[in-house]
Amino acid sequence: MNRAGLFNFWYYNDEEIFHFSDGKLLLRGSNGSGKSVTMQSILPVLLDGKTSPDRLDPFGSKARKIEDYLLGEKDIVDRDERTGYLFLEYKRENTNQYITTGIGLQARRYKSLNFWGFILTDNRRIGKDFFLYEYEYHAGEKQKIPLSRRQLENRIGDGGHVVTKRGDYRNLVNKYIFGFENIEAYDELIKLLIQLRSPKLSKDFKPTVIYEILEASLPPLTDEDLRHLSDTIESMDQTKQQIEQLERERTALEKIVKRYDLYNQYRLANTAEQYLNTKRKVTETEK
DNA sequence: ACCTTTATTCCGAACGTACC
DNA sequence: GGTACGTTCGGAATAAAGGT
Repeated sequence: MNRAGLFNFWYYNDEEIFHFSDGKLLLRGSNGSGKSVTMQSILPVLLDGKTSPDRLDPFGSKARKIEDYLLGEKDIVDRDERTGYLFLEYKRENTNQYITTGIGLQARRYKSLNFWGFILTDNRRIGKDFFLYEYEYHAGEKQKIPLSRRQLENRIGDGGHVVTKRGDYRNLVNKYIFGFENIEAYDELIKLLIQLRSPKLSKDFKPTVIYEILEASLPPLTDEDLRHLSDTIESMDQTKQQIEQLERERTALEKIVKRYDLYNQYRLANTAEQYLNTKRKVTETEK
């Protein structure tokens, strides 16, 4: 995770972008300053698009619906319609590859919530070369108007996807970010994240239960993965056998070389002796 | 101006919770 | 552990709105 952002959501009336450092984000502030709300609006909502109240709140209460974060609390009527965006940008380590996933939400008072999810896959980045709003001049003032779903779709074009169903959004995130073979494994991961963030963790979960959750959240190995592994092991076996064979051949060759050296030395000495003898005979004959 | 998209409504399914 | 209940979600159908 590289950046997370909120636009026109809750108390964020403008674009607010949080930069992660090395995949980590530290939020610091006094009680009630909004650390939890900011966090719970990003995770796990942006992983699977589910916005039900018990998913938002780490304590599992159903006090606030996602609409309340857009429109304000029930008794405070300050607006009747609001469109907001949440997004999360991922960066591939040591590259300049970016993928952004996000959701748009339109809330209207006494009406149901409209949801759409999107993903940017063509390396465009929100706040740099992609924007979730357009400018409108209102009484001489420049105002940021959040894009409607249709407008967002047109701006994304071929550089990504826009979906209207939460399930489709979840599938997109899994496909482009996590890559679990089946969606059930991805669901397990999110379930794990939610259970691990529960403040009642130590009270409600025995270690054996934690073990089961962790085990269930692991993606099962595919035949493809296993084939790579067995191929590698097989070739390792083959290479080892080749090395042993080569070593046997080398000791054999060394033996031959040793004998051949001796033989060559003998031949050399012999030839040298013959040469000397012949030379001596030549000298004697000349005398 | 046309055609596509969006909004609305309804209903069944699924999920989570409370209670026994 | 089972049941009842309430809430939310998703799909279908249709009317209305909006973009090209």
